[in-house]
Amino acid sequence: MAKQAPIPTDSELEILQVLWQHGPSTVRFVNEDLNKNKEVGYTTTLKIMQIMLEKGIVSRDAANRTHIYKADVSEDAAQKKLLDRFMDATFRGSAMKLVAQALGSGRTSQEELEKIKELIKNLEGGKQ
Amino acid sequence: MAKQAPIPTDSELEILQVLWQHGPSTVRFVNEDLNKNKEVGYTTTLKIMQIMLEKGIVSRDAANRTHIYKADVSEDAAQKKLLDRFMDATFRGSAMKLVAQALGSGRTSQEELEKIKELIKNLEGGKQ
DNA sequence: ATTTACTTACGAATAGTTTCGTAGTACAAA
DNA sequence: TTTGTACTACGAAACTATTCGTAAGTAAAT
Repeated sequence: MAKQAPIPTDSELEILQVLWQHGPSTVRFVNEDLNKNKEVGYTTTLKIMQIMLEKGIVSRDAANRTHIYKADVSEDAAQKKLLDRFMDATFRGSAMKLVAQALGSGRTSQEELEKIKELIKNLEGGKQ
Repeated sequence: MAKQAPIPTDSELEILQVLWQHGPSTVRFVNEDLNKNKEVGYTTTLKIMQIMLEKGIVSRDAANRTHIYKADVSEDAAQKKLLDRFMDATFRGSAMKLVAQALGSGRTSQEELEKIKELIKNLEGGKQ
């Protein structure tokens, strides 16, 4: 049985976001995308992606000189893992409190609230 | 103007949870509470609480030999900060996606869903 | 008074993450 | 061919967080 991919660190998560958003990418591309937000050296990005490869978080196509990396964990699965850990550590496991804070910060639009209501309706439907 | 309390690390957050739940406490008490979940040495807990003191995350009453520590940041404020950072890093800032994952994990009870519906109703009321 | 237990303070070891410099190689341009 | 550019590999430094051992002081118990 294959070893379970570990939870990504902060830098690793930033890289995963790029791969999730844009699909399989070169180190160059990932690095340039990261640099839109903050300055990161090319070899820094490369190194972290190599570490992620060792950890089994990404895989790569090394057929050509310029390797193509892709995420080996799905966005949803990774987010769920991270969320569980975060919810336990920060909200002692209470989804209710977390949601309340998330919605209560005033940053949620009317439209988003509608979608969430829809979501709840579906959840309830599934249970009954 | 007083310097802003920094975001707590994981170990610091565990200690804050104890202080938030039980109010001002001794190192001994905090350490024993932590030990319900995992083994931590007494001086480890002490050290981290001393660091938190330096950082301004907690303050203490040192009138007696056994000091009493208390959280200097409110639970809500700290949770909000942590949540904002987490939401940005993990869900690219989308409250919607975060809430969907939180509710969709199947761990949310019918009762909690009701409370959340109530919460949304209040939010909508406030906006209109 | 001496011993025992408990407390704080603090230095240092350890471990993990992040960063980057340097070297070596491949490829393309001149 | 020579030069310049881009890429990978890798070691090591820098930083941060965590852990704990040890010393020193205080207070209570014998």
